[in-house]
Amino acid sequence: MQDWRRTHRCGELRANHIGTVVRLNGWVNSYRGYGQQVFLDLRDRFGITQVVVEATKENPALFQLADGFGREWCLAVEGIVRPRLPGKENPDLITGAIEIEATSIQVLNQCPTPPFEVTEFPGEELAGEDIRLEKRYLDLRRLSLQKTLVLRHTLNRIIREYLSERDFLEVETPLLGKSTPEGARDYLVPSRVHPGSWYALPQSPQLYKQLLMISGYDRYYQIARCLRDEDLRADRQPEFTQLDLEMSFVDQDDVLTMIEGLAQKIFKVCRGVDIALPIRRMSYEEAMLRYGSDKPDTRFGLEISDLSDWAKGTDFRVFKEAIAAGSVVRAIHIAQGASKFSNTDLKPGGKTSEIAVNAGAKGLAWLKYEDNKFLGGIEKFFSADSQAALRDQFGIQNGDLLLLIADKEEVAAQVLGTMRLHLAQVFGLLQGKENSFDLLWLVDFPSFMPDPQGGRYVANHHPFTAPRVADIPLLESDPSKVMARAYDLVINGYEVGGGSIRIHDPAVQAKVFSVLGLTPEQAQEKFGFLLDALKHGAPPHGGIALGLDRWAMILAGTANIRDVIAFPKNQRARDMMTGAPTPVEPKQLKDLGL
RNA sequence: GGGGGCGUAGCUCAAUUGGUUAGAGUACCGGACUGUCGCUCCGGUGGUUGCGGGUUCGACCCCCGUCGCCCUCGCCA
Repeated sequence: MQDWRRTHRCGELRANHIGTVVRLNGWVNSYRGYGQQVFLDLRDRFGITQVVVEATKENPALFQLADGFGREWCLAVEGIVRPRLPGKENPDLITGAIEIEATSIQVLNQCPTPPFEVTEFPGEELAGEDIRLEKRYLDLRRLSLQKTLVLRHTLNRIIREYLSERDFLEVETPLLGKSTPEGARDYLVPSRVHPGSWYALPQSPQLYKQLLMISGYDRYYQIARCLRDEDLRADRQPEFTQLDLEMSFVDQDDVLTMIEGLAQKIFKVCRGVDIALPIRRMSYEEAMLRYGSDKPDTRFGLEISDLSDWAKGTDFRVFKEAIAAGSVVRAIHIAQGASKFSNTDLKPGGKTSEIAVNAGAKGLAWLKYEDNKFLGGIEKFFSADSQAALRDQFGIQNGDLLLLIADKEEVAAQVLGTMRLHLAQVFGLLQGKENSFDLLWLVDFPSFMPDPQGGRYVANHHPFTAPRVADIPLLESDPSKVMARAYDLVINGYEVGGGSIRIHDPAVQAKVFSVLGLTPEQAQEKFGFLLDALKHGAPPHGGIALGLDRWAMILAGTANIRDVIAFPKNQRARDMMTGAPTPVEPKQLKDLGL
């Protein structure tokens, strides 16, 4: 073969190419040796084409060569396109009408037997993730991973198109920045030029985009890598990608509307799904009450109800004392759920009870309703009237189950939120919902939460989030009542975006820092450049960041973030392929003064 | 750091709950086959049961330790 370079791609040839001499480059997807004849499926990113090598007297070497091929060898094949024998066409291949009668083959590279199969078959278990991450270059040859990378490309393309059409500017911001100890743990980079000093890799471009607004760039966006040195989860990597955007002279609705249009386009193009606009909005308070979560999965019911008023009037001491101490009693009603849980499961130490306890509950109370009466041990504390009231409130039928929690409001909400997700799994409520997407804006967040570490308050979103204008006086009198102009986007129980209108008044910013327990000196030291910039004619502005990895997960239908990242880290933040992080040469450390 | 699950052939999994030679499918190797397309058929190689220790007449199985992977709580303004 004079020139091994391809004339066509492996997904390209059709019946109208019959008779043409072509060259294909690709990998051996499968190999079927057959006596005097070999069938090869040659694969590239664009498709698969069948190659036939026949033993002939004129060219015995070619057949001998092909006889030794293995899977995943990289080949250049020259040959003539010919029709398949009548009735032997393969409708599963886009090139299935034809095949290549090989006249010459060059081995571009051999491949040892792969440690796992690159070809996927329906219903077949994938190899373990360890080995696939270690040989990620082979794993990425799999069709489903190819598809998710293409999906991410499409996602990025839609975003750039949509935002460019609306006068957004894509601006890059530094990776080497200033450490700000609030928020997540920073990844630090030592400075060689300034021994003892460190850059921090960005947790997000938050401050830079605000500065860009102050500079007058009005609409900004960036598909930005963000880094946080925190423990990993199925939907969390130490480095991840955000669509970061910011707009000037806008209020909350302007940002939400802009993102709604983008979300609609993304779902249409990536999934062919029409999202109805506007996206539903729910207050943080309502989400915590009804779903026990700030990222509720609203694709199924099992909503939480507050029974505090009812519990107050019962003779059950556990409930009465809880209410008297300012706690709440809340419950989930599970229609026809009684038979699914044995009393042993529900009793202290039982499987279901333990889930509640692990989520923070002191204990799980429960009531089954069978043979027209409540059972469960605690029913004896409830009068006939109380029982009737309970029955009426939920419309309880025989076979139903109630799970009740008495605890501080936050604990009760969180425990029942966890139970709710557990119940959804037990009852398979999400089966068949793979193609349903529930989008939800969470709004009306409190600006501050009490600091569990004993300080005064911590910011719910971040310290630059603007309070509701009417609440500004409360910054001094009662910060816990201040509501933020912040919003989160939730899809199917995943937090996929969050943002806020920012503070553009340096006086308000100073007050917020004060609520957070920062002295003016500390605020000046950490964020002096921002406070200073705010004084220089800062426009009202706000924005949002979308977690694109999670968007890709939802669009790809996977629960594993590693499935949508080309080269992900494992749960201990190690790159299984390169081995990073690794020790470095002493000289490197010496140069850095370490 | 805490809780849970897992670790057996290259890969996916079994092994009658402590019983004698650790099996199957697949992959791989050899052989047969000119229309296959997850080819088929015949034969074969392949195991420190993650690692170390202990209990026992006997350990893949039980105990202790350790390593690794996954899920999760804490953490993620």
